[in-house]
Amino acid sequence: MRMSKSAPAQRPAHDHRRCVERAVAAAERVCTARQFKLTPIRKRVLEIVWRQHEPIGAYEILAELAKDGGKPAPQTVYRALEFLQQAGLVHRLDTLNAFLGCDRPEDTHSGQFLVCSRCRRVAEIEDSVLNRTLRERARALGFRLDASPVEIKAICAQCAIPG
Amino acid sequence: MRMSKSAPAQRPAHDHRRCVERAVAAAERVCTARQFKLTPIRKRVLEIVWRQHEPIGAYEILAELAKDGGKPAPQTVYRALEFLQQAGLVHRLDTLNAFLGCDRPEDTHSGQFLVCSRCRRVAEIEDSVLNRTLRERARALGFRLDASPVEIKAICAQCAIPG
DNA sequence: GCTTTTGCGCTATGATATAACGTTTTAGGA
DNA sequence: TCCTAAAACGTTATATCATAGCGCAAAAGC
Repeated sequence: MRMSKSAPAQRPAHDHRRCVERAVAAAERVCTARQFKLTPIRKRVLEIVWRQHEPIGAYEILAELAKDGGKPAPQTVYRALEFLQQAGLVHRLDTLNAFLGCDRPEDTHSGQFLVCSRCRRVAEIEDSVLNRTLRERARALGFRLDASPVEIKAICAQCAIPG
Repeated sequence: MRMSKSAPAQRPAHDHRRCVERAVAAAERVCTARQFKLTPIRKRVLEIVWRQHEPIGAYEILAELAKDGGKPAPQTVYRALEFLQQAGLVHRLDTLNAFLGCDRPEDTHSGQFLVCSRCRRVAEIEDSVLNRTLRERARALGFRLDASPVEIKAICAQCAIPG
């Protein structure tokens, strides 16, 4: 029986300065409106998440934070991430044990993400019908959806190419 | 800002001897048919997973295995689980870092599971339309679904009751 | 200004998962 | 049957991800 393992992803870096700016601005709006406190650390973590603009692990964030000079502990990152999640500013992807900035923090949507099992690439499905169907099916079983994204493991086009 | 934490689940134990028997029989059929080797350890792990008949963590399985007398290492469990997953006999739920026996190992379906964020209760959605929709949406973005279950975080009826 | 809550630094530890290597078992061909 | 290669497994060590618990400081509410 064949038991192949997956390979890690490697993609070219990319300057997401604009994304960071936009995300931080949105975060400030959201936090002001809802009286959440976007402290310097939280803002910094959000920036790091968006600068990456790909799923990023807590300890990667920690490493980035450390470059600022301090000696932050995991707690620092996890606390900031907990806040950001609850404020709807970042999503946690359980599949990858990683975090991703939320595009539209203003509306409480629960997106669907395709996650490549091989390279960890992520794509978001934007489909209101799918969303509604999920909500209805959940409802029929007595469940109420929350804002967590639905993760769908799949193989992406690049990885599907034999090799 | 309110930041509430989730509470663990607690449900009455339940004798799943029948489920175990059925699951093991199915596993033996599948493995015979596809020439997979259902070794004693693998079978034992499958039994433990089914005896629980709820998502069970790798280290819980390890503890159960240890009761048999040996001193198994995590590897033992993870290797067995890897086999069982690839054989389609158990699912891994990333949301819970836990494993669950697959009801219908004979057909390669990718089920959808509702997972309660509060109590970890799990319910399976059986919906071919949903399944097809997911597959199509994935396809449109160049992704091909694999056999991994889709996990949908939600709040179950019991946990939704205020209190 | 006092109290309560919230945020955060810090140390430690828990929980989950894998690497690496050697030995044993199994399957299948010479 | 014996040999060989692959697969399964034991064992030790370590990597990775996440939380507990405590004390201090800053901020919010009275």
